[in-house]
Amino acid sequence: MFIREPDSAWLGMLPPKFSKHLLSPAFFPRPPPPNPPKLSLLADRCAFMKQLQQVHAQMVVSSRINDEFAVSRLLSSCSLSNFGDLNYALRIFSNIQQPNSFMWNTVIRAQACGPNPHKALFLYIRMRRVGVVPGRHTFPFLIKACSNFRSLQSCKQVHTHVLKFGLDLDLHVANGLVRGYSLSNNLADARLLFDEIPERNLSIWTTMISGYAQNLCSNEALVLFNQMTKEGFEPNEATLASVLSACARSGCLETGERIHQFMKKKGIEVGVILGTALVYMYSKNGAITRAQELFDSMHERNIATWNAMICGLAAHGHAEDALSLFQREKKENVVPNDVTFIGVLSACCHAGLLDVGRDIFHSMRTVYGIEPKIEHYGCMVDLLGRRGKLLEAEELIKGMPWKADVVILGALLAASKNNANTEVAERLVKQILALEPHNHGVHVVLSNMYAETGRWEEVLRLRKVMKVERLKKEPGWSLVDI
DNA sequence: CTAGGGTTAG
Repeated sequence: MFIREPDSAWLGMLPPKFSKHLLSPAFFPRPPPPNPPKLSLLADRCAFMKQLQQVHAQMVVSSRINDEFAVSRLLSSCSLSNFGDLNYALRIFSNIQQPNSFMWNTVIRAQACGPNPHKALFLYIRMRRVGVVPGRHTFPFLIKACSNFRSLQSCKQVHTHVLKFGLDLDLHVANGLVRGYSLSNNLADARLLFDEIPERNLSIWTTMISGYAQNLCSNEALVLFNQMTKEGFEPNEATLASVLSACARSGCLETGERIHQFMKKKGIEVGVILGTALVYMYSKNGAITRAQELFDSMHERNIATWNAMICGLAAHGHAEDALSLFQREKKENVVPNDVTFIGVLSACCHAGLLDVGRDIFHSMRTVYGIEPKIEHYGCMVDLLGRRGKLLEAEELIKGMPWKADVVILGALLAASKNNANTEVAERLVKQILALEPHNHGVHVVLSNMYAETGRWEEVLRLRKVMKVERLKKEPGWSLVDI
């Protein structure tokens, strides 16, 4: 029988390590059988939970379930892949006699990114009870868990453990801590930590910059970005997205444009996230045409992209455009979220579109199943107040599921001043003073309203109240002074 | 065999 020599085309189809053997005469007559896939690596190749369950079953049958490596792979596939099942992974985990630190880290990571991040902390406590020592792969996820439920206290507690195990200079751990502190509204501590890191990398710079940007400290974000480039770091996509957001909110169109140029020069691809950041930056800065062009040229858009465009249009008084974009969004089957409605309602507010706004506000709950937040109520109160519907606005506030805050009451107070309605204003002032007894501003507003209608005796009464309030703040005040 | 940073309101 004639056996054809392997030609280059045939060799090219095989992995390189086989081609070497095939050329040697000992292997020549028969190509080697393909390696049977290793059970332990099979878990990585699964694309469905069902397949993972089969692998699990095979492992039980062949008693590979005692193989630490194989179980680790199975565990991490079950808990971390996007088709995975956290509860299944936790069941596997609870059946492992003595999980090693890798396994603990894996389930902690899965819980931290899941719907109940606080459970990651419970896992950590159990891990410590059985005496497993946490490592530099444990803390980043533990801190992520804390920042996912915005708990400053647990951040601090985990921080003490980081110090105890001497991991505070590990860059991943330090990065996590900076992020954790800035997400739990503690920028000062985040910055303190950031400054103490002797050798910072790009990720840590980015974390700190985005911390400022997300907490609406745009100027600090831009200052830090300048400092970063001075120290010779080149920004990547994550950095640029945060910086663009800071440019958008602080009105730095020039810096934003420079960054756009930089992206073009470096050939950085404008994906959804950077595209959205750019649309927001241009639209917030009034360059509506450029924003619109960019928006239309994007290949992929998500809800944030639509929101950025709608809110930008609304902020610049293009109410009709914002509303028609909202209609287009519906036609393209993009599901709006709570931010979308803030944009749409504020557009109605700017244009004074009372009926449209009312309809949209009611449709939030009835059509989209989105429970209005206090910000949405705020838009509606603004809109009603602007059109002189003070009593309806008052009713709306009374019907809120939460107690009214000073912001929303203040907005209606301003509206009642514009409508010269002292009756409503008096009621509102009473409510605001119940919340903030030392709020002088409302006395001033009310007294000005009385003055406009010539009710001088009321003005004098309020001035007396204000004087008492002022004196109360001084040490050793007495009624004799009045 | 594991890890970090990103977009939308105010």
